[in-house]
Amino acid sequence: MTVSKTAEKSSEKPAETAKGRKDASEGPGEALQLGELSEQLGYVLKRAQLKVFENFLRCMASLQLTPAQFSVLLLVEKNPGRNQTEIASTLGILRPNFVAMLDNLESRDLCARIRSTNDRRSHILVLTDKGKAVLARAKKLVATKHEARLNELLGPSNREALLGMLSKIANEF
Amino acid sequence: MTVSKTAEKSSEKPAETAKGRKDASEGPGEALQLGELSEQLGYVLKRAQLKVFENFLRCMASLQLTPAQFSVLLLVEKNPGRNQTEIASTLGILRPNFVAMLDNLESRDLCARIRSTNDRRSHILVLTDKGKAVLARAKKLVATKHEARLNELLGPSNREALLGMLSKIANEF
DNA sequence: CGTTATTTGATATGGTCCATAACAATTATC
DNA sequence: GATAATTGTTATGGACCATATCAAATAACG
Repeated sequence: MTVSKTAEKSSEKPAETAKGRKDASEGPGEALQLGELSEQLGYVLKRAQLKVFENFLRCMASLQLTPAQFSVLLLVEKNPGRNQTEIASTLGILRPNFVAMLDNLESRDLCARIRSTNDRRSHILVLTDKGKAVLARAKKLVATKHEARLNELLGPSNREALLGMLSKIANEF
Repeated sequence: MTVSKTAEKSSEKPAETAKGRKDASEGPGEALQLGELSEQLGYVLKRAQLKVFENFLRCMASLQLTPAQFSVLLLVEKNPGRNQTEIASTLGILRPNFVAMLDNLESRDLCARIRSTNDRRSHILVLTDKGKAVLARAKKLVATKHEARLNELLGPSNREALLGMLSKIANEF
């Protein structure tokens, strides 16, 4: 084909069943047809993920915690005494990229690196008292504002089903 | 608290119910407890999305199409005669970032920009013959390798339920 | 008509996230 | 004790995302 470089006065094809889409009568712009896109798992998944993260950030605005930072605090709380490599790798964060992240959390006095006496190469990660307090407040915000929103949108049983399917995909795809 | 800057010979706390996790007997490293993380919507959603994209790229390796590029081709095919702004915005892509993307697709002769005669500012987007052919092959690959994987993992009815819930989240969260 | 405002594609630029290579200090291996 | 491996770190580059700005074209409006 190679397509002629100039359109012939608007009519590549009368557009399916006519209606004269883009000639004279232009309403509010006319929404595009998503078509098969709305059935693509990756597409819908990505859009949902963006919306969820966006909502998460709004809920956490007062605490200034990103999803990634929240996950670090949760994991450190649940697994005290672990070093950077262990925490980072289970979160899928590469060690080099984890450094700046910890610098941030540590500068805000939310967690601390402690040089291990077993292996003086590694830094053991611990939540500070402030970190524990902030995490506790974060959990409440997430529960009451964020996850609650999901419940009222899908219902508890659907919510559970969704989480289950996503976990399955995350682990077995 | 402010945490003493050196750990006292490995024992921030005996770790829940003992078992002497990190002292002497170290097996394969001992997996960390995800805890509440595995119930966090955002966390599971993000991980699932990464896995799905990763799988998509593998399936499309022969055609060298990313999820974003595939979505552009799909949308242009379904909505011929639209300009860059329209295609980009419905995909959530900002106009400046869409330029390089189109440069790429156009350089590979998959789509073409046609200066509109109605409005000589805008470029109308069209798939080339090669673009249509590649998209057709891409659709088959996605259907047989990618989405099929999802079906055998969840079953058709669960797949439909998942897509529905994700769409709801993407649109109403 | 002409002047101003808006739109479209494009460039430049900066930020964030992700990935790789390399390094010093420390520990493990042999 | 010499060599290899590990830990945290730095440097760096790529991919993606966001904003400001621009020239060309069009729209709006006096």
